[in-house]
Amino acid sequence: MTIRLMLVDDHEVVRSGLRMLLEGEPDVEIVGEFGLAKEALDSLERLKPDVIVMDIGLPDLSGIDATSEVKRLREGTAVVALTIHEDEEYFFKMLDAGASGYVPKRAAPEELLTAIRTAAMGEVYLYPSMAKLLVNDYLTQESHAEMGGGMDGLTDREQEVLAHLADGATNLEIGETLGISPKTVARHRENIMRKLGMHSRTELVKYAIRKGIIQA
Amino acid sequence: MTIRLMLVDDHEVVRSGLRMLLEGEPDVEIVGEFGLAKEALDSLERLKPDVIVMDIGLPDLSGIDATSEVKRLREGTAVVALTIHEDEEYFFKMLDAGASGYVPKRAAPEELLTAIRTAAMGEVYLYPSMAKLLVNDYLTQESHAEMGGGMDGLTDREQEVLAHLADGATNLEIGETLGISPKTVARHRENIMRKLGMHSRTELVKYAIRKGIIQA
DNA sequence: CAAAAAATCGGGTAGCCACCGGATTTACCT
DNA sequence: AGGTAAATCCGGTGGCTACCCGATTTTTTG
Repeated sequence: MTIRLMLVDDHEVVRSGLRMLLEGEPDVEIVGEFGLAKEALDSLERLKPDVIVMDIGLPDLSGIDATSEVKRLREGTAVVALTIHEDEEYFFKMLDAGASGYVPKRAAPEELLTAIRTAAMGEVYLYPSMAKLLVNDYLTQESHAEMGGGMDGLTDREQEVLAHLADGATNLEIGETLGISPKTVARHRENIMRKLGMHSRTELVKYAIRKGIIQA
Repeated sequence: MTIRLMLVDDHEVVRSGLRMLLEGEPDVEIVGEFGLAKEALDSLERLKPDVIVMDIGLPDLSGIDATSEVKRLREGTAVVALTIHEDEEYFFKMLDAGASGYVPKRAAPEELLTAIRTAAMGEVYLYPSMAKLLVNDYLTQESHAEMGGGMDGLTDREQEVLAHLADGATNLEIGETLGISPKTVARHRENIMRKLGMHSRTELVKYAIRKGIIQA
């Protein structure tokens, strides 16, 4: 199965370079080339690309916004960012937009090929310097840190109640969801608070987030 | 500059395979091979490796704990995980331990070489399926989402009230702290909730955490 | 099996919350 | 000077919270 590829970059030089690079590959077929994001988006349905190599600095629409649009219009289409930018900001924004790969233009041509093939398989290719940024972000985030384990003796039911509680539900709503009386929910909450030494919903929310029970 | 490499894997077959693979590379020098984590750790100071290729399933100490030890003893030493495990758990634990690379044993030999060279440069190499896990984690985390700047039009005073509010203080307590009437605090809270489209303290707490106003 | 823990339900109370109304002072911008 | 926005204060209401008491049934555990 050949990979249907679309190129989006406003520099003719870059596009022709990519064409040269990719034409020798039997598993890659270039189905379209565009210098403007809008033209590319308009041709999405017609060309049905598997992978799009996307520049970030485009004249009409940023590659970031264009990527968001691509993922909205054709979720299955993978986007690989090919750009001169190597700073956190653009990288994370492209990830948020849904990119499956991020390759600086200074990278070796083979890296881009790898990224394209990886993206086509539904995986993610990150250039090492970018991978480092993401790992650093992960480590500073550390909401993972030693969570899970000690739940300070909360029972299964209490944890369940706590999750809804911290999510913002009232006793009544939780009771309806779990099929129990709101009075029982209140009872569980009292036990939870006593066990954890807390005295308000606010504290419970923060506890639940720390423990990874709910997401902020 | 050649890369000083240490191999830690309890399978002799794996080690000899790696030796064969790496001996042809002029920029890589194998300075030590070990089947036990403790032996490797004991030789750290003596061999001063730049990069360690580390298995996870070791007889004496897990590769995860061993990696933590390596980073504690010689921070500059990069660790590349080479393992059969491709599940989230081990991957994230290795990242937490300080690994600079993660390569499944099923990967092509060149991938390991790339990972070693990448790690030696202080960057991070992640195998595509692993990169995907990390990106997914990043996206579900999304505490990054447009935070910082836009406070959705909250005034200084409102942000101040919000901070105490989300910290668990009652209207009365906040009023005393700020030297204003509890009724005024309630008023500010109402305005905050209206502006943010929220309806409970619980939601405010989560908002405040997302925005970095308070710490979970 | 018996004891302990968990899960369930109920009643009651004081106080706070969420939301409504209106109002004043200050400050800033045009 | 006039308007707009922020910050302050006040009164009231219904609902929910946080905490107290006690009780039954089911499950777990020794």
